[in-house]
Amino acid sequence: MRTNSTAPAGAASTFTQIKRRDQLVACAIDAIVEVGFARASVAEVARRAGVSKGVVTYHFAAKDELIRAVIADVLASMSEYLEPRLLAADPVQHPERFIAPYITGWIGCYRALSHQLLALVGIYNNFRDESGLPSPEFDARARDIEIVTHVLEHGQADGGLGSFDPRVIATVMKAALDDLLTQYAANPDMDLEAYGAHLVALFERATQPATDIKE
Amino acid sequence: MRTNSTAPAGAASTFTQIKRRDQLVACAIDAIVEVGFARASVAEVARRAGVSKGVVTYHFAAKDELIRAVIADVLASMSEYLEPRLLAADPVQHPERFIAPYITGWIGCYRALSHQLLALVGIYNNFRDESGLPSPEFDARARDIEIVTHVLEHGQADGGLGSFDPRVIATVMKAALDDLLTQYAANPDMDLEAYGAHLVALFERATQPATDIKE
Amino acid sequence: MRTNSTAPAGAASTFTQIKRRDQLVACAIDAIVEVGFARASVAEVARRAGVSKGVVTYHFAAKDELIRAVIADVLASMSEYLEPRLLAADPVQHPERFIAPYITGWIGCYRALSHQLLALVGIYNNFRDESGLPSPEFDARARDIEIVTHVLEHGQADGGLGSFDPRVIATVMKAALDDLLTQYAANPDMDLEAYGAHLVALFERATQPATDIKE
Amino acid sequence: MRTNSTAPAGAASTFTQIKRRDQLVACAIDAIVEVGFARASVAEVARRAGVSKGVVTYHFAAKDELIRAVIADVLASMSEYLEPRLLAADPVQHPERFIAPYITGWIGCYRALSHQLLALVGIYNNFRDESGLPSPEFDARARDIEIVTHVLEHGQADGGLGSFDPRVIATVMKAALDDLLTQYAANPDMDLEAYGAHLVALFERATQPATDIKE
DNA sequence: TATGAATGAGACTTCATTCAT
DNA sequence: TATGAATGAAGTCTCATTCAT
Repeated sequence: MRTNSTAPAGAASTFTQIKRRDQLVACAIDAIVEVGFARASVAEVARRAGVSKGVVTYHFAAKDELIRAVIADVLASMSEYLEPRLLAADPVQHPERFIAPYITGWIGCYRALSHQLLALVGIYNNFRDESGLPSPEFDARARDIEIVTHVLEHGQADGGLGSFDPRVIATVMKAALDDLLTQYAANPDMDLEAYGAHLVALFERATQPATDIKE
Repeated sequence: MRTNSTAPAGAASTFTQIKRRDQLVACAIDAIVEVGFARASVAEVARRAGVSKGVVTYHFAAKDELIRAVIADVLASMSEYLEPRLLAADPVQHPERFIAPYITGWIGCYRALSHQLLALVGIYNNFRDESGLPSPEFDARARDIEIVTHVLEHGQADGGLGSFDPRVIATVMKAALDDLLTQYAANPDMDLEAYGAHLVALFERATQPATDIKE
Repeated sequence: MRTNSTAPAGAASTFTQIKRRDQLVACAIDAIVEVGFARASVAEVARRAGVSKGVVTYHFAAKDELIRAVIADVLASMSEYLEPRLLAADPVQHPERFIAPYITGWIGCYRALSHQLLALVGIYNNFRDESGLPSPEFDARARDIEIVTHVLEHGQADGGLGSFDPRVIATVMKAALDDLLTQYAANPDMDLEAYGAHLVALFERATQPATDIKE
Repeated sequence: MRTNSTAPAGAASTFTQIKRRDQLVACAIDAIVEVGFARASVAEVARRAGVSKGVVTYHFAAKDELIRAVIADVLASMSEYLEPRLLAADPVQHPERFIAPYITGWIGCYRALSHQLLALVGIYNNFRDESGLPSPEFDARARDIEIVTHVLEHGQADGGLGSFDPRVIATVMKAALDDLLTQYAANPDMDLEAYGAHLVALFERATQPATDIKE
């Protein structure tokens, strides 16, 4: 769980305040996962936290803010988990070997953070501001695709990867991983790693250089 | 859910009734797409239809029924569009050539029915009956994956396709197509066909027989 | 089932009209007994009659009128059943022997008309006009008590009955019979006649002349 | 029926809460008595309390709970009034002298609690849970009859009372008292005590030992 | 900081009623 | 006569929000 900065009026983020905020965010995550976004009311969150509804209002001017705090929190947890692992794969030096660690990294992330990620999915599917569009916090997903696209482009430039549209591959990998999270949620006993291996095989085959038929 | 007495039963009877039902279903689709499932209230649907709330109740005993009518309506439109096209691809005789028409078929479907399909996605993500599970109407998606899996298996048995996990491929194709619908909704100007061609290339590469026959 | 006079606009009570009215009244009775007064809506009555709601409105300007027709109908059935039996007991000549036939008569009435009477009870408990008081149709109950009071008074004047307050006895007999109907409704297997015999014994003991201790 | 989280649970806690609950119960009683159960809506109760509808929901998770609170409240008042009076009559030692204090006790109860009791009657006649049966809270009435039946049986065993069906007597006494409450409600000026004296006479005559000892 | 209390908007539903055909 | 269609009021409930303490 990461702590978010936006403090209530006064901006004096005392330790207690941060703790309470984190607790409320955690309870909101639980509520969304367990009863669904629609029924994850402020009252439900407060009940799980063992405090009164007023406390939620006190720490988050409106419910929207609480939800946004959940998003930020989960995204931060995700980054914290993934970034070191993806950097360890050294995408700059070895972009052609990036697919496996990328998929494996995400799968590890799913295992480590499935609860939080499920809440994120719930929010993504339900939380709209007045415009009707998903919250801008979710641009992170697009940025992720963008980065992978660049890595794949480098891989192609280096000659380690074949000819394909990098953005499409990046997008489909992301879609496949998103879908995997949903599968995992529906069936927590599934063999994530085996499925991941198949995904790696799929995308490596799809991106390898044209088969050099040596004669 | 109660069934109202004088109200039309499951099967609509008069011409006017059918027309009104269809209108309400269409308005419900619009509402879901434009303001999101959560805000697509009965009142909102009625407002869009230019009638009173009671009219909705009159034609659909409960909101659930309206939503289920939307689902049925959209699924029917989908089948109507897709089935002949997929059968024309002759998956039984030529399972190894199925991927392209499958993806192309769906993309055509998106172009023809994007609005309705977006509503379906909205419902899929939000509509739960008491058990908390998605409505059984949505088993169609799972069945679709199942069928494609079988076709791919036949393709492998015939030797026309390579070695891979058919279910994973089928699942990822579906996920990629689902994702494409969302992309298309966000950006109606995108070049669906070009994207589709990339997808076909991706999945054909991923499923073709190993060709590195070294001699 | 008795037919009521108040015809719809025009006062031309054709045969068909009367038949339809009676049918609707019968269906209203069924509805009240089977689903309770609160849920015996116009729609429910129409459904049971196999006609549209409009028909009810056509024959009865408002729902109130339908209910009042039910009351009148049941009261008429009651009179039709009871009057000859009570007159046969010859209360004028033998007021001192009236209690047994009175109670027995009502119990027979319960057996013969339990369904209709239960509807009447349902209406009595629920149907208020704007003043909040029960409908004036129910004065019949008070009149019944009045009549029995007079018979008992005559019995006392004749010397056949002892000293007691006739109105109290008449009232309590009525209350006991009302209560019996409720018991009977809750438990249709009960032995009405045996219970009736106990009631007769009770009220005869309570009204017999002071024990003439003969010496 | 859902239990609300932050709302007071079954047992009220703060002083203010208890006061408000009591006020709402009192207003519900007034409403039921004055406009009938069917029209005693949550809105009506709130209006009488001078608060918003939401307040009722805040204190009672659902309307059912409010009604049940009324029942519990009135039954408690009844017991509080009656129990000491009936025990003072010493039914164990003198079952043969029980009828007078029983009837007198209830009549006193009517005078003291007529308003609340009328609400109870309204609820009894109208309030059904899903099964369609009266709420189990009303078993109290049956238990009351049962107890009186036993006392009368003891009275017979002791020889102080005559030969009759104790359950029928107990039931009719109860019915007569129920009916009296309704009379009293319709006519608050009636002489309850005089009526009670007649009832006592009635039931004592009906239960006294046969006295025609001919010598 | 936290709580209890209250508010009011809005959701779904039921239903009596009206009306053109 | 009868029907289908529509209306709108009223009811119950949920919930985010506000506010005094």
